[in-house]
Amino acid sequence: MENKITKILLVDDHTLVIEGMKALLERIPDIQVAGTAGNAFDAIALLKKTEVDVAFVDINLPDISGIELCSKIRKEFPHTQVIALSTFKQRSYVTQMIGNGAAGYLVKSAGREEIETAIQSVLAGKMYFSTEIGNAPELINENDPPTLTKREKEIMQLIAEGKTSGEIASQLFLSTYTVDTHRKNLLTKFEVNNTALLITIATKHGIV
Amino acid sequence: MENKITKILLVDDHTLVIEGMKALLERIPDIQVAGTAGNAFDAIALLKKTEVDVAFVDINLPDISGIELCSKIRKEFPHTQVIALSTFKQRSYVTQMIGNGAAGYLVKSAGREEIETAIQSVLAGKMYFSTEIGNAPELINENDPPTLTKREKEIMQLIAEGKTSGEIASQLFLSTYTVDTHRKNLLTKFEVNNTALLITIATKHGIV
DNA sequence: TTGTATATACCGGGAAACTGGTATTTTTTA
DNA sequence: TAAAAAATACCAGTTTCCCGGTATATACAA
Repeated sequence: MENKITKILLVDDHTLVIEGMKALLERIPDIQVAGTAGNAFDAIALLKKTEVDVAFVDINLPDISGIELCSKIRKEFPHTQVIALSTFKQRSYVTQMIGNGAAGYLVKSAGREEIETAIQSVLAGKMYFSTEIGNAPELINENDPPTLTKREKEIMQLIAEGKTSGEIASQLFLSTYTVDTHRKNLLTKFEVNNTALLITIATKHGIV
Repeated sequence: MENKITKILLVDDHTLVIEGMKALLERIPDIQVAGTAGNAFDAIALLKKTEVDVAFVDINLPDISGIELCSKIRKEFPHTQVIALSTFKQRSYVTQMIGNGAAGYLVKSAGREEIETAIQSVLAGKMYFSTEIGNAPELINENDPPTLTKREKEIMQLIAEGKTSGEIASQLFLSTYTVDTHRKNLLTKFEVNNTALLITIATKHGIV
């Protein structure tokens, strides 16, 4: 194998995590942190300038979700492998990230050896996932989060903010009936029968 | 001032954060990481063995909360200064930590300079708090994530799973009235007026 | 251009949740 | 041990949500 230097991009809104990762990675030979970003927008900008081999992407980012960023990276910069970073151990996240082209998934409670193994794995074309995943008792359905329309996302957001159908209707200049229809469709799409579970699932998938 | 070495204890359940902090701190002169712990129990055990000058304590720990740990440390090891670590920027946390004897509060999005400043401040007998606190545009209410009782947590969990009051009552061998009372108290504690917002906040705080 | 998806709107009945009370027992803590 | 906190239970009135329908206009894609 060539002795090429592996370029890393770190995307996380917590500087501490960035700095920590950086300090850790710099100890590993043939690894270079090519850039860091605190949000998805900066990350994309950096990728346009620099060629990156592996991007560590936090799932919770301030602008768009890490899941969406992952999908964007895979489409626009297919050379770059993505490893998801998260504090959570939920399977649903993992499946979502795989669906969006991630090559690996690391929980933040992972040790340094794991990080090395992860990088080596994805560079070798293999997928890597934290061993810890799966032991956590998963409450909710393992299913794919359904694709929502613009309006549905909008209404979902307002429901999550505690607005009633009437309030949402006024805010969006709609009939309460229309809002209710959208709610009905949301419940159907998520295969649930009340708002509580709807929001639980939506938040776990980062929709709201 | 003497050239004494400052001994640090790191308490966080995320190994990544621990390793990161360690790597960062070791670059600073006269600083030594005397120990690390993934939970409050181990932290106390370590403190009994080693004398520690500054303890960085994550607010979210697996066994007891960092806030409680902080209070314990201040009582049992008054020499040790505590700096709270958190991902959240809520003021309520800060006030709680002060009330429990913390000398500083750092958000994890703090940079390395801030960490240095924080350590120097608390060693000099001053308090240090992240400047970022409070400015963050937080979507939903900035308020306290209230402390819940065992039963309340239990019921919150079941609500999040989409169970109705009646279903929860059967499952826990309670009267529906009782469950409704708990729901009422949950809504009051979180200062919201429907389940939707209740769950949004609870999930964002990792309660469910 | 002819479906398919999206967004809009309406109706009625029933279920669940929310509001504002009161009140007793048990457990925990000062 | 006395006071505070937590858990239990009840009631009635109101609002909101949920369910099963139907229906129309528009936009986008095969």
